[in-house]
Amino acid sequence: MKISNQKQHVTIKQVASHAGVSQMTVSRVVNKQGLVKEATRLKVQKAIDELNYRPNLNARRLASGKALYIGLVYHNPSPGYLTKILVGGLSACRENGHHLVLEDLGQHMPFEEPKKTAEALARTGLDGVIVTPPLSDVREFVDTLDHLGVPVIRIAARDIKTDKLHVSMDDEAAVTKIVNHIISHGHKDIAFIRGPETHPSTYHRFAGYKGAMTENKLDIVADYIVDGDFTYKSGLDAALSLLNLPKPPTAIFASNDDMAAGVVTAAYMKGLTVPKDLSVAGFDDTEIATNIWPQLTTIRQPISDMSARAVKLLAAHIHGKEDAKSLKAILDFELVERDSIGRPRPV
Amino acid sequence: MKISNQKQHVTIKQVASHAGVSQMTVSRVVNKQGLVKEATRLKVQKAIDELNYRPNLNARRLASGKALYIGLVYHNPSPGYLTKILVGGLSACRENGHHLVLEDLGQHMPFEEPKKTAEALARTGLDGVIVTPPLSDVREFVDTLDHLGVPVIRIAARDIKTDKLHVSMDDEAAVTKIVNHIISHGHKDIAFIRGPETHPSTYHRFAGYKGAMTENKLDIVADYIVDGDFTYKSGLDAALSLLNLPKPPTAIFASNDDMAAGVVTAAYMKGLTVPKDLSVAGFDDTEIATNIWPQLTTIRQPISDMSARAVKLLAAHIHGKEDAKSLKAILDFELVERDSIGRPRPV
DNA sequence: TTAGATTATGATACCGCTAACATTGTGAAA
DNA sequence: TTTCACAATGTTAGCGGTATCATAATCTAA
Repeated sequence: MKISNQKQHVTIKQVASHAGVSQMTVSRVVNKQGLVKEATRLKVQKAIDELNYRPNLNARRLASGKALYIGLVYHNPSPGYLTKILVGGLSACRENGHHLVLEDLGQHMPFEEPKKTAEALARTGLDGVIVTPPLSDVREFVDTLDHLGVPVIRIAARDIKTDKLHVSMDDEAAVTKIVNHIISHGHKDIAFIRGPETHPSTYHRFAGYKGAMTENKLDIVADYIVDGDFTYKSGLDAALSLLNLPKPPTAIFASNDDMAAGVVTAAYMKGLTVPKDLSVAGFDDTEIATNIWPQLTTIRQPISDMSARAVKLLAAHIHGKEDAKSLKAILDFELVERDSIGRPRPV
Repeated sequence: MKISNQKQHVTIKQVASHAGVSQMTVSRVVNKQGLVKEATRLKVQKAIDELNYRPNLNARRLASGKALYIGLVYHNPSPGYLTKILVGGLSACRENGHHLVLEDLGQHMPFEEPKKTAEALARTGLDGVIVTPPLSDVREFVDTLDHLGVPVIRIAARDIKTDKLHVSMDDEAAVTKIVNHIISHGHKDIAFIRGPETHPSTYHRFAGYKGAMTENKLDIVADYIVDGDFTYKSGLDAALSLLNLPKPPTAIFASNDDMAAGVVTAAYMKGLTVPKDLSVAGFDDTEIATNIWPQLTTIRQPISDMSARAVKLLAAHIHGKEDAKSLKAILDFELVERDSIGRPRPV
């Protein structure tokens, strides 16, 4: 019952002697560098498996001198979003031996004092910084970091300067897809609840809605476009105003799941059933999408993948390996069909 | 604009020569080991400040041989909870040079095959494991890990074996406090929505409720105790059944915030206003507590602190420094007063 | 004073791994 | 065959710290 692994269980040296090769050969196998004959590779792999060897990341990074301290900057994210960002960023960091340093700017005022905030951040001596929305579109914040020589990668920003590192998803295409999905159920009167002005995605998502409507030759009714701010409450209020219209919509797309959840509650309040009397769609596939009833049809963003990719891109850039093509990554989304969309009531 | 810090900015060696002492002396100063004359300490500190030296954690941990791989095991946590766990655990790991390895058991069946799951986990060769609820009360899972010689620390488990590592909060006292708070507003008919049977906290929270009621000489009405499963939907359903009672309660305490949010929606559906017609209280202070309207009065759990403490305790234990007294940590909670509790309507 | 204990500092050997270069093996062309 | 280019493997020297023990400085008590 005593703990034996004070030091590392198994080192590369043991694997090497077990397999009858040198440390370097083992290292090559572990790092998949090629340049190893298949036969020896198998022999080494066998030794690795038998001894249950796992490389010591500290040693690895110390030796290769590539251990990075990567800051992850966020500001009032929804917890579901942050969790996914963390999970992805963390695993990429672990894999590559970097350290993720969380920088919660919730207390600061990045919107009001972007420059000051950025300077304070730069002073912490991070090797690079990942900026999540909505900060990714606070221009002065990002630019200041840049001028101070801090490598920056942004996630899901709106204005994509092509010469800057960036990871995103095609919000516009995603919304087009889900609105088309709604239309395919026979809806024509489809309302749209926007996100907050400050948020980078708001613009793209709205464009996606307009695109789908136009494509299907449906009118874009001004009354059907209302503002929200990504909170449950704003979704509830927006939906209430929509449902009180002389001719209320038969389907409502909300720019995120929290607001969509508010829409569902508003429907209840008006005595309507979802999806029989009203169809609802959200965006993000956060936890609330499956926690409410009915479960929301929504768009799943590859959030974990985004942050993982951000770590890798940033690291590659810092180490000077950037290819022109890898400056930007655009990842795939997924339409998740659940129970909040049905056919409209026949009139 | 070129990145210069390919390698470490400043090393201990540079600080040493800058201060005119040996590396070891610098190391001692950095690690606050005492055994350094005040004069030299100041001299070294000055050099450290001037050069803006920050020790390289990889090197430090490699040398001291204390880098731990700590698994964080979770199973379908709410994202708000997981985020907080991660933030706390991560910062403690960084501080101490450990690695946090996320182990999502959502895909496995820890409840049905606890032993198998534990064995698979043990095979990964982690140095220690932090087990979060509800896994922390899957006895066979934890015990198997233990028998396999994997150091384990549990968070918020129900059955606290005193000889095992553990971090928790006093759920019972917390619920007693918030129910007392409700009572202090003049309520007598207070309902309680339980959590799922499998969840460790369920038992303690219910005990807290009973305690507060008894203490204030209020009846515990069987009809006022209903089951939930921590989801929004279950809270909504539970509240509906409560509000349809011949004599509905004037206040409802839900064992977590998600269910409390469902209660609020149920109130809307019945045409009631919170907190004018119905008072509601939640538990956890997750994001949803502030995202709905009105914002929930709830209990804030020190979740981040718990996971940070878990990392430290576990590390100390693995390194064999456990004091009897530090086997267990019980952290403080906080009553967060917001807008969901008011005085009951005069009859 | 001075031996002996005690405190402060230094020298050195690693920690486990990889970079860089050296060496050996192998097959195709001469 | 022999030669040469290239593939496969090995050797060596650190990466930036800390542990350990040696040494130097200082203090205490006789």
